[in-house]
Amino acid sequence: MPDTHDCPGCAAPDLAFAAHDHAHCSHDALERAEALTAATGARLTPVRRRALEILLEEHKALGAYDVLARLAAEGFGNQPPVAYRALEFLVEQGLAHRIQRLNAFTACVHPGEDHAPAFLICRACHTVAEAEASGARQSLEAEAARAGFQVERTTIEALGLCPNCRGQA
Amino acid sequence: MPDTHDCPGCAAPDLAFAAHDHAHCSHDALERAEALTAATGARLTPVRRRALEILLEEHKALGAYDVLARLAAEGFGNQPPVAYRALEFLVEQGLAHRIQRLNAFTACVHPGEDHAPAFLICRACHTVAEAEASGARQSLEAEAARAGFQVERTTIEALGLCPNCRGQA
DNA sequence: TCTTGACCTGTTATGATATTACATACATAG
DNA sequence: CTATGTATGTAATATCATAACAGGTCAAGA
Ligand SMILES: [Zn+2]
Ligand SMILES: [Zn+2]
Ligand SMILES: [Zn+2]
Ligand SMILES: [Zn+2]
Repeated sequence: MPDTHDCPGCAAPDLAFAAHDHAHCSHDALERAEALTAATGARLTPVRRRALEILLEEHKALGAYDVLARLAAEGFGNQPPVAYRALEFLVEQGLAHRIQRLNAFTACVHPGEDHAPAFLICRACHTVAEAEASGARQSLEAEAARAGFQVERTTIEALGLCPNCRGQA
Repeated sequence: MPDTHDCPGCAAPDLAFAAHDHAHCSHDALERAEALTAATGARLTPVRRRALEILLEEHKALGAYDVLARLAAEGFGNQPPVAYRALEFLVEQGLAHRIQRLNAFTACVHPGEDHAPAFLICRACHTVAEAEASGARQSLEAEAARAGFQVERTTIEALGLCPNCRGQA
């Protein structure tokens, strides 16, 4: 691993909406994915790796069938399970997230960091930013606890306008 | 409106998981729905009203096709748009909510109260409770604001075990 | 070496969720 | 009563997701 990961591009918060070196951003995420899977013994096979690369191309969410079309065009299988299985693997490994509101998937920008993600979805440019939801998650858990409810998984998403698209309205 | 709405059954928080007079609970919600729609001029037609009654039967989320089957059995149309349109109306009027995680709909238990709902979804008994999400929502908006993102709609849902089902595990 | 078993990939088929487009009915304002 | 907007009904289609099974790869263990 040549990159010791101490570069300015990675430090910026809320990367997705800000101008940033996305080539670095995505390359870095891929490298971390390789390191992580190597460490846990999970197998980042060619389809899975390629699916992740596709998700990493942009800070958007892609539907399973979008990913499938891309994979099929590159010689992988062209039936839905091919995409769903690769995406399921990525989600399980914490390398991608499912965006419930869009029935779609987006690459994780903090792989391996054990974070509570919230997603900010721009309804104009469809950019999806991964924000920190630990505060919201704590509030939600506190409220759930009052009802005796034990939280296992949370979905925290916001739909609205990103800073770039706000300016144009 | 005979009911002046000052009864113990309604005051309890987190109704869905607690034992409560659900006949009252649902009857009350329906009455409020009528008052609200009358006040705004929205038309709570027979299909729409019936769809709401169906959602109110239990504190669960029903898929559009479940609602459709019920409606069709009672003489309403049996094509998907019949259900989707009625549900869309209810959601627009704040009489029902969509549960993104389940691709399903649940009746609002606080119609007309302008609240920020979070949903607690039991993975065992499939009960869906509507909790207060104002804290979580504020955290989320604060985080979004740091990124310059303007929140318009939020999805805040938790999947886990309700107090009743926890006891049995 | 051969076999076994775990896992991955691929395919067919089907199921589940949701929308578009168009036709008909029905209210109410003019 | 007639025009207009709104609501309902239907057919057709689009989109999202899974079940079930077949074949391939690879490494552990007989
Ligand atoms: Zn980037
Ligand atoms: Zn935008
Ligand atoms: Zn109730
Ligand atoms: Zn339960």
